[in-house]
Amino acid sequence: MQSAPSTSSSSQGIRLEPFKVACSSCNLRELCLPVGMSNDQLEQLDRMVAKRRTVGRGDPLFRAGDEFDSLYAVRTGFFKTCVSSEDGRDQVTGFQMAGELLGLDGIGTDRHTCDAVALEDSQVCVIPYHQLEDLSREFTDLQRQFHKIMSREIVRDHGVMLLLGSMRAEERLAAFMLNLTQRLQTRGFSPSSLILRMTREEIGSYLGLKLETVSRTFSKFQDEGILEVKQRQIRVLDQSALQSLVNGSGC
Amino acid sequence: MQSAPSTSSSSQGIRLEPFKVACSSCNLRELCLPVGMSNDQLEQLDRMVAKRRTVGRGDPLFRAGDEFDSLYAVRTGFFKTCVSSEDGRDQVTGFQMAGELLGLDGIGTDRHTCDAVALEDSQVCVIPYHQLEDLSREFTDLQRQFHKIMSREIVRDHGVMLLLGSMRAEERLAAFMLNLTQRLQTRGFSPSSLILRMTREEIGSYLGLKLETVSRTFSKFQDEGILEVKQRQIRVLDQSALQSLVNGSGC
DNA sequence: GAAGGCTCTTGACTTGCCTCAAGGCCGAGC
DNA sequence: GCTCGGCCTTGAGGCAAGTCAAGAGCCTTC
Repeated sequence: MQSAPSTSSSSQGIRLEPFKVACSSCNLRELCLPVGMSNDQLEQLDRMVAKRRTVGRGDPLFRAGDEFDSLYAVRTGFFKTCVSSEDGRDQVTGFQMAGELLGLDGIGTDRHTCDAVALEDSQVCVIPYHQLEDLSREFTDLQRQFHKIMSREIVRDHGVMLLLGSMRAEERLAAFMLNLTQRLQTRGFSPSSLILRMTREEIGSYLGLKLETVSRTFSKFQDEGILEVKQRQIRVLDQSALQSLVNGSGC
Repeated sequence: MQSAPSTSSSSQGIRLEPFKVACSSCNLRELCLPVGMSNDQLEQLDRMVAKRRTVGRGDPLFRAGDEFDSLYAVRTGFFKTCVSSEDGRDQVTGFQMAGELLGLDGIGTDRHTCDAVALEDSQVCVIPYHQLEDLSREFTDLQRQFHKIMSREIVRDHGVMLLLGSMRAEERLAAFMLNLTQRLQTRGFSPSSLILRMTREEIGSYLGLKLETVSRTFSKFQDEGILEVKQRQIRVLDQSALQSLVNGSGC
């Protein structure tokens, strides 16, 4: 439980610094919870999302079994979520970047059911869940946006099931890389050059593969001129080849 | 689009027949959306959930791409949901039985993203989504229950990812059978004797296996005295063996 | 700047599941 | 009652990915 970082400006109306922490002036507001909200709704949201939390690389934001009382919106940094079975097997269920919500798993049982771990030094906005409930009874737009976010998470999970249930290793990794670059592009980064924040093992866990298979597949893509791979520094040379692998025309 | 079945009693207050369709007198209300709601809240819910729809075996309740405007609660029968990729691969993402909700995938984009198909003649309650939004702004309990249902769907999906990403065929089928029997037991059926509503191929799609592997694994469980398998008629002889397979102590 | 520890790569071998194929079971329809 | 078609079972052989192992790259830290 770290305290709010020094960059936290007042969330109660002062609007002077170049990068505010208030939702109303956050550069992620078109990706995050405030999508489609009016100015006075944003003010209310600002009051609710008053706390920030920094999480160091490798540290958990929350763990399975922890009591649930807040959702978290990633402001900066990068997270993974993973579930584990009783016997210690575990599975990365997602990677979250700026503007994405963490903690939805906790609503159902009032306890978190997965771990969320920072893969680099990160900062999140704390969204007290009961206040979100209250506010979304007042504001239709907030309610609607929140429901959309949950629904999209379900749809995303279905996509991962399709990947895990029916794709071969190359197709899985291609789909993964495309998804990553698309999300980075949405956030204003280059779609063709990126640095992986996760290990081969974490990618493998997410994709249902062993780390050696991930590594070999990266090497294969490099040999074929689809990617340039230098450890975690990746350059996408042939996006359409990735796309056609995912679409199955790769065989 | 079938019309409401003849069993549909008035949902506006008449309470005479042995099995009402109103939420307030539905025998599924402890499993379904109305969990934890008071009597006057139930009355409002009854007004909202005024329509039923019957879906014949093999027929779709909705298809990917269809416009989304309602959720559906399974009253009787059994459904599967499946997603498909552009190239025609498809993946069963779930099997739904009485009291479970269908259509949550559509909220995010106002279109359904998966197919829902009845595996036997079935009946669903139609829940107009905009009315549900309206009502859940009025009633905290409804709002909370709805959010819990969505969250649990996310958690369930994570469990399936764990299964698909890290379990072997036997473990997958064991987990599937345990899940099925537990849900049937919750609904008052025997946990040790059941009839499968889906083909081996559908089970395989859900579990990321080919139908032959599902069949072989059923046969193996039968040889080992864990199950008795006669086509779709299954008897669970050794539940704890299934449990220990899932927990990994099977090796 | 050397040591140590992750992380990643690559090779050789193994294996669990897939593929292909043949045949049996069972309900529907004539 | 027989035939047909969908579903299920079983066997044989192949292959994609896993396992095991060795070593290289890179970062941290003292």
